[in-house]
Amino acid sequence: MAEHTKFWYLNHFNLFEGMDDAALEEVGRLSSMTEVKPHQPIYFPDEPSHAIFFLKKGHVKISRIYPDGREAILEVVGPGEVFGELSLVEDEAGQRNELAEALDSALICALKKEDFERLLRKNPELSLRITKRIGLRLKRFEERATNLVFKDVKKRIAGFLTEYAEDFGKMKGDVIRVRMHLSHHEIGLLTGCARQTVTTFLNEFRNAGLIEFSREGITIKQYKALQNLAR
Amino acid sequence: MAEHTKFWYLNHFNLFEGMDDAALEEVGRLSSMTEVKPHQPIYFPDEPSHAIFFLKKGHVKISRIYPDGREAILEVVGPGEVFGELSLVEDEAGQRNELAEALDSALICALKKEDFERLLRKNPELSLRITKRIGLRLKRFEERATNLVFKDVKKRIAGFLTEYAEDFGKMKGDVIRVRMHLSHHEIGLLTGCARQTVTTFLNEFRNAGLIEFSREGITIKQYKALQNLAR
DNA sequence: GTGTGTTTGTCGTCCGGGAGACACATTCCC
DNA sequence: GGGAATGTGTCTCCCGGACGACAAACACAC
Repeated sequence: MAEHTKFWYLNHFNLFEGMDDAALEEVGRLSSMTEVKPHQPIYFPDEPSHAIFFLKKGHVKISRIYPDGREAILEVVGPGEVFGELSLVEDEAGQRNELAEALDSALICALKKEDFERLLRKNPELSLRITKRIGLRLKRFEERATNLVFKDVKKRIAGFLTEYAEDFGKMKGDVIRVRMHLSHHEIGLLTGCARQTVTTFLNEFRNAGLIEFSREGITIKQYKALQNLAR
Repeated sequence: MAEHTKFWYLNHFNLFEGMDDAALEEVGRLSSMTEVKPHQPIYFPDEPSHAIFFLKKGHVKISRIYPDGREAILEVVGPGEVFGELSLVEDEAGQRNELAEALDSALICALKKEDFERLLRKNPELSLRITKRIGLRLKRFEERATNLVFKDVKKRIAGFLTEYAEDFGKMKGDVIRVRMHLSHHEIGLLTGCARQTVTTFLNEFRNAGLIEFSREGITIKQYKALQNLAR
């Protein structure tokens, strides 16, 4: 929880805050803004990765495609967040092995890898921020991996709901409302279970009075209770 | 594979190479060297994290302990690698939620978080290197998480063997020999399966002529074949 | 040596949840 | 509008692998 708010904070914190005007102007000059429609891919798995992206508006899902065609969703990125930063790590002709795709209408801002890297070298503060961001991401994935080992599907789905609400939801009185950009099938790809299982547990939660949902979104009625189910 | 050699390279590459003498001397002055005996913990889950570590010699396992006492091993760190870098990410009184424990006799070098952070600010090149390192780690965990979803236990164990050999093994003629610091139980904690299952599959691989093993270590006789089993 | 704890090998049992099948609801698009 | 594609709800069947039990092998102490 404290974890989360920090994550949220860091991610919504403007990465470039406190940089001097000249540098900021440089960022503006070097980056390009693009509008992306729902379901439109931003980059493909086999594409050489030479840019990192800032998401101004909308939501983007990052996933991996397996040789046999199966897909696993790594994460859903929301407004204010950076993605594709791993291009920094790839070698020259580095292939991403990830797919990024807009979930709704998104506004993204791309910055060439070399330009960004140059910026980092000149600006230690920015560099440190990026490092912390990637570190936070790493922590999340360590968590993901251990959850897959320790928790059964019910706990994982409950956990997904609370996290998603925390990241993208809005408090409305004493409930949290979240627009849901993912189908049950996709929630399965994200939590590591079958589509039918997602449906079943969501209905179980609904019947227990914990949540309410339609195709548009989910309302979390008993956040605490759901959170407890997730451990 | 290309992935791995790069990882290996980056990790054995001296982090401080190319830094000027004054800075290097500072690192030497600020860091403290400690000898750690087998099974001795280096840090505990609830300990506030204010240092990062460089492993000069030996092997260290990093794991998470769950409230109910179960353990999941996140990774095994070998000589030349950095660990605990996530202390950079924690907030002031940040608790690690990880446990680090020496697997054999290890020599570690600790650097206070604040000192290291100061070093990073002064040294963009070092900063970039740390970022790449954490990024590489992140990639590994994305891989881990997706593997847990996609692959069955047999594939995961085969994958563990090839990775472990790649990281810590030595070529001896046409086979690879690795000292094994982990019991079957621990391999289970690392690959997300029960101890008995590890035993069973290791024996299956042995019977198939792919590997040979004793308590001391494992000999990979058919690396390629094992690698194929892992996909 | 002999006892004590730990690791390994091999059973048999049982269950979470994957996957197919199919009806129904919804949204998209001509 | 109507037809197609896509998403949801529910059952049933079945398998991978967890887990307990127990014996054998080994490690370490005294």
